[in-house]
Amino acid sequence: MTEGHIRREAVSDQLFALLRDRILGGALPPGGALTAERELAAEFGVNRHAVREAVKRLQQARLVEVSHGGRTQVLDWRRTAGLELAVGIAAADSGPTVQDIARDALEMRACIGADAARLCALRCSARAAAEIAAAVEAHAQAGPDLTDLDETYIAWWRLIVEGSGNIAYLLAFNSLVDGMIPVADVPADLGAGEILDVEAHRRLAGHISAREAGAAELLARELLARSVPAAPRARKGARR
Amino acid sequence: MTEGHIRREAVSDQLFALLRDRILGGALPPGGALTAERELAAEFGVNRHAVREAVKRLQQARLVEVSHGGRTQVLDWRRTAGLELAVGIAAADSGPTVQDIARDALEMRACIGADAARLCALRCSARAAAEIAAAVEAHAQAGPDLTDLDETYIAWWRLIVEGSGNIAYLLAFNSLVDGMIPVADVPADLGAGEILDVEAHRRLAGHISAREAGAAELLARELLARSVPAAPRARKGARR
DNA sequence: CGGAAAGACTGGTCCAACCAGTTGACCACT
DNA sequence: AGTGGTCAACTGGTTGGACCAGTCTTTCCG
Repeated sequence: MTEGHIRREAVSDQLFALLRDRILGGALPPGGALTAERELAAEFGVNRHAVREAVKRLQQARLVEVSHGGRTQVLDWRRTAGLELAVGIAAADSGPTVQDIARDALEMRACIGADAARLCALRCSARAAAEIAAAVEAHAQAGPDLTDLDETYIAWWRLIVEGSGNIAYLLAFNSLVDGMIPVADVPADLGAGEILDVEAHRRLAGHISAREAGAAELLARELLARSVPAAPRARKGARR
Repeated sequence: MTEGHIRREAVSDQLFALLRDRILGGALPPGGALTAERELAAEFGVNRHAVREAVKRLQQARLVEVSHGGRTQVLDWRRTAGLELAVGIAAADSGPTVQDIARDALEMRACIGADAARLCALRCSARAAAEIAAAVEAHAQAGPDLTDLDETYIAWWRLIVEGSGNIAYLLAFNSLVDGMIPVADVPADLGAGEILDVEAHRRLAGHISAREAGAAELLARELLARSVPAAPRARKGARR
């Protein structure tokens, strides 16, 4: 019973992850050609249809460019890949580390969150402001379990981002949340300095209700910046 | 010759776009079940593999959740979809308009761009700073063609975002660039107020070279804010 | 030497079948 | 009536092979 796996991952999903990591890790250099579908199918002993599904997903992630009749070309992910690939980059064994990506994500979170709080104070409805204030109390009464705390905290921020009325912020928020959650120990990292400061959350909700956009932005920025590590970054590979 | 289309879009791509728009447009409500693959294949007169490729992409975009044996469930894109879907949301006939999305994207661009300029001044190498300064001149000498101007301008900003050392910013930048370019008339919208102000670009490059992070951030924010429309937003559907 | 034709690739689509999970109805037993 | 198990009818997952539709390379003829 050394390997009694219950979880079964689809063949095309495994293949997608494998090829994605090869591209992000640099094993498949940009500008080069991806192995032909029939050849990949033979190499991994799977059907060509599974290969096609994986390649189609690579195409959607803008990691490759396929052309009917021609060869499938590997793109430079630094120029084409979208925000949703952050997790994959950390998984690849070359380039930035998980800590690097987590730090970058926290920086982006602070930047977007502060502006979202500002816009929320400017544009959200009175009902939305009341919901935000109520969510602070719900968060304050969340159980001692870190997972619960994390969940209520994310739900609270989601209300603010939704209240900002900016769909780009909302989508980026989604990308950050379910891109980082599985990677970093978010509750532990954020910890007491940010998540447990209920009083600051109350003040932020108050600024939003009072339409004090400037104050909301400053407080949000300060609150979110608490968790951004200030240490200088050390790259693994120092590529480029 | 009423419909002499030359463009041939792959069946799975058409199907993906169609289903995506149905979900984003609300025709397929969240929580409901997506039509079974075999049924979709029969309905559209295509092979089931084409349907599968489309559904697989919907899954990757976090618009649906598929489960082996069970039904494929439609998710709430407001809670799960990532930044790369902004273009699709604008394409859907319900909800936000293209102008709404463009405004949101410009707001996000200003937010990210300002912080990227700040971080670039703090962290980029001397060589990168020199490249940025050189790129300003390349942009200044770009042809009268708006497309060229746009291209050099984007290339210049890409250098700054890369110089910030924040991969999340870089990926978000990618998403914004090739998500908005095909939708909005970016060169026309940005216009003289921002793109043609070479002197401001020179000053920003100077701040970065001089490591004046605060000044770089302020100038970048002001520069990028010029193109953000200030008009209040009017929603089409006023959903929620 | 130039260019057109032929062949060998490439990805795109289809058909038909079967494997592998989930669901729910049905029936025997308690 | 309630409980439990069985089974048939779904669902998605995978396979094989065939063919269409483009691209690229080679070859051969003018």
